[in-house]
Amino acid sequence: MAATTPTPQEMTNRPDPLTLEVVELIGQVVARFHEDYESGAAEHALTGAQARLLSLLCLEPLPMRRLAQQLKCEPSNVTGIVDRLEARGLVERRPDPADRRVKVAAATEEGRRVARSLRESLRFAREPLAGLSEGERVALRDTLRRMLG
Amino acid sequence: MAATTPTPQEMTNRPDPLTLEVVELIGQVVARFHEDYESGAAEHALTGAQARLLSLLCLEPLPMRRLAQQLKCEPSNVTGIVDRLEARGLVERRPDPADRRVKVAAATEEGRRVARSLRESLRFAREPLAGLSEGERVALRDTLRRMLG
DNA sequence: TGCGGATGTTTCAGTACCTGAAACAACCAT
DNA sequence: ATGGTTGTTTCAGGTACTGAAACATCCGCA
Repeated sequence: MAATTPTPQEMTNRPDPLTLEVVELIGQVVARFHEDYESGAAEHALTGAQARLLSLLCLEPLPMRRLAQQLKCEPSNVTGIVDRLEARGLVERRPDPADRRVKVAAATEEGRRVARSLRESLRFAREPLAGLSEGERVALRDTLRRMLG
Repeated sequence: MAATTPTPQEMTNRPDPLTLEVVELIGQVVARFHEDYESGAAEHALTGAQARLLSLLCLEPLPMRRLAQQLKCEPSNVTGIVDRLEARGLVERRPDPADRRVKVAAATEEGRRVARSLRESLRFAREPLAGLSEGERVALRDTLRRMLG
């Protein structure tokens, strides 16, 4: 209730124009990033969900359960996405020798090739960032790190 | 300048670790923003698409066609989303007096109430941004403006 | 005035995504 | 060995999305 130090409740009620504008701008960045990502995926005849899953598997093979955790969705959902990628030969299911319940999904050679091409076609890495100086990119990196930390 | 300023072609072929890290961080921000937005919408029993459309209509009523353009999807898709919002009394269709082909979608009083509550529940405006000083927020704002400009 | 092309909306078929519940197999502690 | 737990899949149900086709309306032009 103090007049000078804003409590979390006051933060909630007081919009603060600067913060609002930053949120608005972040919203635009998010929209643009997504647009780019989806259209990049579409060029490879992949949906966004398929592209995300395939990218994950390119780092390392993962059991279905872990995939669901990383993608923040239900395991039953992952089944379908892997099904479709497997039907196209981009991903394969392997039995886990240590636990026969587990199926480990892994990117095939072809899957890794597609994922690499997809990664390189991400325009967002070039166009909007290209206009920033090295110093600005460093500052942006540090700010984003703190926001996420 | 030729030796120090990379051309667009060079940017394309040379990954540049700093840029890569910034892209990676932006990806994380995007993921977190989306997560927040979706869960905020879910608290009001809305899907992300419904929340976006409702927020748009809170600024001003729009014909179905314009909605599709703003949401970057097909008009036939908008029909369904508005149908579901209309069934819940958050949106209504009005005839356009100037053109009888057009149906203008508008948020109802209840729809505006829900949208306001949704906007205020966006945690992303508070948590990650709260850790930044005013100066950092200004710098971030300017950088984002240039990226999007 | 009437005709024909363009435009706005909806309907429909088809696909993908996503959830929650239920089935099933395999694990593991007692 | 039994029973509870865990990993995956199947299924039903709902939303999102596209592209084509239907339909009404608008508008330019003869």
